[in-house]
Amino acid sequence: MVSQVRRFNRTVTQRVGALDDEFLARDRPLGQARLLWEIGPDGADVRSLRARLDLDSGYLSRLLRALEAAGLVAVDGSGADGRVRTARLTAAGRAERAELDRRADTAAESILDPLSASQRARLVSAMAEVERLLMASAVKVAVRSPADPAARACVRAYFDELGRRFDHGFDPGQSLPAEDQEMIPPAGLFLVATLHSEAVGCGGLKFHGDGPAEVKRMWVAPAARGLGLGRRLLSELEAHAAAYPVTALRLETNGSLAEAISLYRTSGYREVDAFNDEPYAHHWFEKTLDHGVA
Amino acid sequence: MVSQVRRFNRTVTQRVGALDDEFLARDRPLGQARLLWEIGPDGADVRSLRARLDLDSGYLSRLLRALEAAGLVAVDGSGADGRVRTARLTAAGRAERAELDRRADTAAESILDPLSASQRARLVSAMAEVERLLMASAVKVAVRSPADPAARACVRAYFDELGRRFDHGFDPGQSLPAEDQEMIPPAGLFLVATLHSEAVGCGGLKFHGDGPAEVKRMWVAPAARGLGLGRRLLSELEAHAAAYPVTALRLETNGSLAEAISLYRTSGYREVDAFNDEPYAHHWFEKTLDHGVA
DNA sequence: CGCATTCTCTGACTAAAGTCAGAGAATGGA
DNA sequence: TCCATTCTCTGACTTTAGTCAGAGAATGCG
Repeated sequence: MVSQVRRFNRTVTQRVGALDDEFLARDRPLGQARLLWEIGPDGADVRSLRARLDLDSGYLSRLLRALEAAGLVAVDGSGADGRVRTARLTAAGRAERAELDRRADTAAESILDPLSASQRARLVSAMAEVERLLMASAVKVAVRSPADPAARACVRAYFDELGRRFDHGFDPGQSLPAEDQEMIPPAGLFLVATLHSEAVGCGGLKFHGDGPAEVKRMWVAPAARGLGLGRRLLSELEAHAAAYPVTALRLETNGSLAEAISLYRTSGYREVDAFNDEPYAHHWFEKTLDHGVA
Repeated sequence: MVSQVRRFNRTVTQRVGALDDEFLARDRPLGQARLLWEIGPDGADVRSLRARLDLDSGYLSRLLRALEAAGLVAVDGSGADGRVRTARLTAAGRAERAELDRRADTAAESILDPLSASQRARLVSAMAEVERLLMASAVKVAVRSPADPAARACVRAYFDELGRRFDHGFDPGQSLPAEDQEMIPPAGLFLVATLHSEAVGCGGLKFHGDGPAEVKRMWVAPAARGLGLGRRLLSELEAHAAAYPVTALRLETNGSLAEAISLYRTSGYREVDAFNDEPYAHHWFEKTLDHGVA
């Protein structure tokens, strides 16, 4: 499998990467072209450009000066924060970017062009599959404090979604609580999944001595669904739990969360009688962990 | 479709390209690392390195000097041609290359690692599909003289293959001839397919006034089979024929060439009575061209 | 043999990419 | 209000990458 992946890497970076760069670079240095592209039609903060392109601040500043001198970009300090400056495309800059756009289209067409209709369809669908799975593989899962901004953002999004999906809304105050300190080791733990340093999912665990631990706050961002991330979070929670004297995991869920219920069933959880009085729950699940051999 | 391809290009060059370069570059410039890799365990002529990496001769020489200074490479002039020099890895160079190899493995593993077994299988198969189709799309087909070295190589390989596959061998002298001048415009034409400037297929056409033209020398290199290249060559021959006062294409083939026969049938050729006395032919096909609207 | 060509190399460049230190303005929290 | 921090910018570098011209040895062909 590794050798397959390596072959792919070689072939694709050669064919696609070279083509892409060649078309992106008109007569302008690649760095400038990339920046021009990244600024986009609505402009962008210098700060966010630096983060997105991962450039040295001095270098970025110089690239902006070059684009300014070419009359393609205007940088102004308008905004709430007086330190942050915003780069915007001028009319000439927009025209230039449109040209880059056309070139990227041409590059893509030059790949499709020699193929038959059925080959094109197969290529595009295989590309979509590769892209999705590469995205899935780029997701990082790490233990973080529930107080971490990314974790907070996840829980907030999770509650919002419950509010929209439950028949009569969702009020966190009515639900059984899971306090921060209950999901910080050794009392428990909290996992956050990120894609390009943006939070796209979470899941928590509350330990109860050597009794069953509770799975809480399992959530995956809509944009990241279909990547198997829910299953991955769940299995990483189980893997972490294995380091504790825990023999089983428990969780409860609402009847309107069909994907979640199906995830639990296919992950080895079996439905059990209610083990708590969570008012929003319709189903209770439990899975026995075996700490035995792999 | 174009936008799909562009998304793929972006995602893949980011994820794969960056990863690859980062791992390939240890502390050494990327150019040197690539060269070290390309020299390979058995050494390589400077001349072929220049062709493969498409480098300026001065630049390549300088890179070799740098690798020599680092004790990784030895360049010596041993060989039949006293002008050509050969670069070989020293023990240290081999060790360094092995390290690069390990790193490329690690890079590939880091892509597979976060995925489940079924996701990995899907990724690898989708990668193989993308790679194959990109290869198909990288094939260039062009009209060339039958006397062109690439064309000669194709015809030679074609005859060799017929010799191996026909029940009683193949002797070009016994077969109906197709002379060079018969496949040079306007008498006819000859197409050569190349992949990375290596010949991988061919096909010729002999015109007979406004009577049916003959398809000759249809061949695809074993390494390039399954890319739909035969069908592409055939349809490009038909497209070229459309510029001539030709109403039909004809061809004959041997019963042992099953793929070819199936290609002709599925490309709209129907079997007809023998229209010549080619001794090696078992089947004769004809397709009526319509010069009408697309 | 003579001569054009091929091959590799060095010297002398340029342009692009990227790094590092620090200055100056603005912000935010104690 | 003070002080650490953030953000952008300039100046002063280095390293890579790549180009171009031409020299010198070897080869191949007529």
